[in-house]
Amino acid sequence: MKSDDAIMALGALAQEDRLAAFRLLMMEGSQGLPSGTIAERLDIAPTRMSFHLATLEKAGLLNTRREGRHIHYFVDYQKMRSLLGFLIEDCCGNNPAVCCFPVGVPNQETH
Amino acid sequence: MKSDDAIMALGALAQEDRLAAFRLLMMEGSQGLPSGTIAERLDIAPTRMSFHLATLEKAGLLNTRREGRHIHYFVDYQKMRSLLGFLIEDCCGNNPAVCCFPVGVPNQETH
DNA sequence: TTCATAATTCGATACTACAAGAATTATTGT
DNA sequence: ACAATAATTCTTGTAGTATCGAATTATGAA
Repeated sequence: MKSDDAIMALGALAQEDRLAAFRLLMMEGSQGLPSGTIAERLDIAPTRMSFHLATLEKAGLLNTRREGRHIHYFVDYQKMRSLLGFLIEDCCGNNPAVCCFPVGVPNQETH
Repeated sequence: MKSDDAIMALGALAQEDRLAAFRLLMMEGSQGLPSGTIAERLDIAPTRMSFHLATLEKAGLLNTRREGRHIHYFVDYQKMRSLLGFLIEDCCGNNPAVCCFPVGVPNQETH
């Protein structure tokens, strides 16, 4: 993860509707949800939801998969791991006795 | 951590100079660094650095401690843990068999 | 008190992002 | 091909945020 990628991702998350949508998708796992369903659950206008999901996708945090007439949006967990890893990189000079993030980011195997 | 706090924190981090300053302070631990030193190391105008650090502080990510004529900025690690915890909350419906973030956030004891 | 250093605040200007609704594209079923 | 549904793109107006340099406040030392 480079600085520019992290800035894009953080900027994408720094908005009420997008943050809510992203957190919802985090809970849904790799199956994801279509734009319309997310808009309905969060009570956001469909046209706005499209825009916000596109922003998250351009930032690399989401991917899409078409299923029939629905487009499923789902979290790119690897990207998310990279982002968190970037933020806590070399935390406290890598001194495990002092640091609350000594491990990097967990569980590379599952996603 | 509430949504509004997370938005403030994410928005504060979504800027090149602020992200660089924050990552530098993450590495420094709880001693922190004064504004001038950070500005010098990152080659940022002092007036800009003040503005950016104030933004990070208002977002709750940094705290300050005056030492003589220097003001040391240092990471609020508890806030940072809350932020990351908020982002990965209930990830994958808390199914550890599938999820890459099954643990929440590590090491509450150190900071 | 007076000077030098550290840091912040305050203009003005430019840029980027947001919101709302109308119009457009894409896919499925008849 | 035609209608219906899902989703995106476009347009316009508005609001927030970044930048730069100058001026201001606060601290420590002579």
